[in-house]
Amino acid sequence: MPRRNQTNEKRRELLPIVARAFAERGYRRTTTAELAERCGVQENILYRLWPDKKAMFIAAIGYVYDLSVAIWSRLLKEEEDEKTAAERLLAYEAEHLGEFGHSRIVFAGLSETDDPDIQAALADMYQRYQRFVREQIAAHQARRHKTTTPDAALAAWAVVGLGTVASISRELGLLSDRQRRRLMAEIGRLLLEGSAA
Amino acid sequence: MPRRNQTNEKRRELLPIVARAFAERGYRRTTTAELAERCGVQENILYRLWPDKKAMFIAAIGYVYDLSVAIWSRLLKEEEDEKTAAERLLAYEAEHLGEFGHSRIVFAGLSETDDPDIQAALADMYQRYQRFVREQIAAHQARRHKTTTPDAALAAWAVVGLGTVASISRELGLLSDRQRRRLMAEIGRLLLEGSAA
DNA sequence: TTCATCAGTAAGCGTACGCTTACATTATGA
DNA sequence: TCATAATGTAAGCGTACGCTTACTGATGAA
Repeated sequence: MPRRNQTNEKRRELLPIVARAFAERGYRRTTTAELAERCGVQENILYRLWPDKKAMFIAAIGYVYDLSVAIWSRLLKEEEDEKTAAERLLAYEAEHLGEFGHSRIVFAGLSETDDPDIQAALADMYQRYQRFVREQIAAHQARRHKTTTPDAALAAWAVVGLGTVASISRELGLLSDRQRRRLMAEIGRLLLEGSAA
Repeated sequence: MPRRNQTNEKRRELLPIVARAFAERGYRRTTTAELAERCGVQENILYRLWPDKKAMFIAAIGYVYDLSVAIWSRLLKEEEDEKTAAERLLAYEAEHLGEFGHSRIVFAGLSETDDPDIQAALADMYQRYQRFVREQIAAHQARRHKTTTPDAALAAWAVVGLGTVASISRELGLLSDRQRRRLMAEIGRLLLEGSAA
């Protein structure tokens, strides 16, 4: 009998490397040759793990989402009574925003949205992302029960937008780290509470 | 003597077509052959107008910015005493957001930010964009002089982020037109006023 | 040991792309 | 008119890319 199939293990091993390559160079400029070289394998090995380059990219989208959720979930488990989960999330993102290159992969994908598979993968990611944020905001508002807070769903989209513009500003060097943190903190608070600081 | 040089006129004539192509297909996937075909000329004619494909793209970035500013400026000149300029701007964007594909060009560019020329062009565009919005917000706040409004510079970045996420949601079909308008209206108001509706 | 299957290497195929070259035609001011 | 530079057409050059093929060596249950 033959040896046992290790395709899944290999996929898990190489996916972070693949994702980082796409994050650094975008979708089109990342060549399959470069992916193979970074992974330390020949190209056809990648093609045994995924049917084509597009599938590698879609897998990378899933990976960065899973990575974010894993980090956030760990963060939310650390009980801290002073701050709500939403506040801790915002504070964390203000500090570590875009550390992996999450948004670079998203931007790369957003240039390929006429491909239905890529569009679907991105849409799915955004839905989950927003839902996660919305739940934290709703929980925060319930705990603080202010009189007039923004609709949690809308506020969640706005927080996603806030993170996006913060990523862009980091990418383009538009704001200093300090200003970016202030942006996340003050506007984040406004979106959570429904009133300025 | 030779005929007179019409390079500038030709550039102005073709630039909207070039920009639309980049908006629809992204930077990498737009081939110079396709650009030429859409423009109804041969490729080398484009290369007489711009040194290379990258220059065509950077020109397209400038074009979509100029176009937005032209539209907004016209909008702001129409005097309307009920609403401030900032409110009209938000209302307009809620309705016509991304009509030309402004954000698609930006996303395409954001996948190419390791090229210093493209990065500089995008950074310049964002700076001007944010400054424009900030001025409108500051004017709005001065007119309404509420007690606690968000810092205009931060609010302007947040509005940029709000527009970005609204564009993304439109691109990916995440929100209905109605929901998207509500997002722009309610969160926009929150960012301007510093308090929920 | 056998042998079917998996893992890895090396090379290359077909195509598409950015950009250039070579050349013909046209318009214009001296 | 006519020299001259602008404008237009057609073809192709070199390279890079996505993906495949052909092959060799390793693995491990029967």
